[in-house]
Amino acid sequence: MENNLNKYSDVKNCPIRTVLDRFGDKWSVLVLLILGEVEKMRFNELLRTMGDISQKMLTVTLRTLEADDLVKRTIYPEVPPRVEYETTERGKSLLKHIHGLAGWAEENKLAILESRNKFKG
Amino acid sequence: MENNLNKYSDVKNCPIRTVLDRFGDKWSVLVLLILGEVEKMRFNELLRTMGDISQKMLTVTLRTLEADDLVKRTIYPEVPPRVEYETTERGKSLLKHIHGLAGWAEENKLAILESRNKFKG
DNA sequence: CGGAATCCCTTCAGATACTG
DNA sequence: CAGTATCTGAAGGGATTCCG
Repeated sequence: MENNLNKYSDVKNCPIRTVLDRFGDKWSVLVLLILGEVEKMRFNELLRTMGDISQKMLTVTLRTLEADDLVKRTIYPEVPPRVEYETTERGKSLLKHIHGLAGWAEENKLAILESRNKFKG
Repeated sequence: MENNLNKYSDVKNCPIRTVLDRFGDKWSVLVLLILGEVEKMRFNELLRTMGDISQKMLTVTLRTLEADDLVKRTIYPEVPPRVEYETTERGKSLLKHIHGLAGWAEENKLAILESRNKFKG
């Protein structure tokens, strides 16, 4: 029983610390969810869809997702330039689990906000 | 189709921003996973199991999880004091989805680290 | 034992200005 | 259009000390 816990104690190899921590930033999950609902989307479309993300953070977020091969970036050498983003197969496989989480978040949102308000610890 | 995206554009009501962002910190998911594998665990046990978390951050993390009613805290008025933590029903329902994510992270860890290394953007 | 309080450093993230 | 570069404030998180 204690053995199951070892993977979380092994700091250097823990999958949560090495993989999931990357999506624990402010924007990655949101970008993945949005790209999961469209075929492709351009940079400024994403910017407008999210509303409250800065240009810089969208760039950083997309580059990180691209590095992990969760999002694919395609540059069309036109004038003006056009760049489109879409999810990769790996990204789609991750999205299945994220949708589970997102659904849970929606279902439990009100109850959680209520608990949060009541809690005066 | 564009309608599906509205919930992500509605900054104030977006379930990702209001609920999931709380678990996007460095430790919450890990604490939940560990508590999900035992019945109860004491403060210092958690500290030792995780290995690289500070006392302060474990306290902060547990309080946040408690406020959202994902973890229950029980104080036994003994000397020396004993405090035990366990997952609530709501915490268990969240854990089902987190296990999906954790499994994905384990399965894809090596491939992702490889992608990350190859990426020189 | 299980914290709380303080200090301090690092990282995150926004604003602004500039570019191919 | 889709970025990059730089600056700066805010937040996250660690180390240390003290307490019931």
